[in-house]
Amino acid sequence: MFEFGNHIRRRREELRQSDRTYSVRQVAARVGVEPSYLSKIERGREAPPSEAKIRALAHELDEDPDALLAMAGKVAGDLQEVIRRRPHLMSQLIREVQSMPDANLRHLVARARQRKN
Amino acid sequence: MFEFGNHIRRRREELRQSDRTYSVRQVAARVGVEPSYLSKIERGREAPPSEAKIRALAHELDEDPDALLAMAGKVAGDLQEVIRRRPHLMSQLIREVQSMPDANLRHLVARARQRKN
DNA sequence: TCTGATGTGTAGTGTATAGTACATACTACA
DNA sequence: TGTAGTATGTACTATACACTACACATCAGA
Repeated sequence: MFEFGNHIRRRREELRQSDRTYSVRQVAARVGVEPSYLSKIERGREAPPSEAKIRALAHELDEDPDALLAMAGKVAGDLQEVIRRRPHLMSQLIREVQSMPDANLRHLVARARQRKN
Repeated sequence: MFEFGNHIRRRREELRQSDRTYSVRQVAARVGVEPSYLSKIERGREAPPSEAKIRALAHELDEDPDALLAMAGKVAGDLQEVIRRRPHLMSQLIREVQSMPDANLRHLVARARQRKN
């Protein structure tokens, strides 16, 4: 599962084509970690960082924080909080949609959004 | 946040009324931890145990594992897995239902169950 | 050519997590 | 009154998490 690091590295180098400031050192500085740490993460020699750093990385690389967190094997703290507030209902809902195809799930999200349910 | 320990203690002592085997020692043995550890947890001197032990405790005390995990500030691993598989859709869904009243949420769960969506 | 930026290696740190092991003190009851 | 069972206190431990600090080799550009 070094998916995370690989992805970060590819994305950073992609951005670097048009902007030289996307070096390990400078991205690390902007995200707030040591360059060697980011380097190790990108090469999978170190586990993904904390949620806060992953969010900073997502912002820096213009990526979806939730997707990045997922690659890191994590779930956003605010989502966990929503589940913990109503554990029974939320657990039911999540287990229920588990096997639902994307299209149907999208439909359900839309319905929830419209407060029709 | 010593909600968890308090709850466990009350529930255990409740069961103890009709069954003497619900002592700290014996429950700890059945759940697979040291009695002193369970004692500390119940009095909030120690943080809640791992998900596995919480599940064993839920089974032992005949309670909802998801509710107990929530009290412990945790979210079941299988639910996290569901979210990580489709981070974008699942995050949307969860944030969408966040402010939905229980009744509507129950309705949404029912709909999901019937695969009508 | 040399200088500044770059990536990476090695070592170490503080804190949290998830407990065990054993000693001690109380308490019910035979 | 002794003893079996019960709860709790104290001390430890091992592993993971989330990093920092700094040295070093390389490499591109002025």
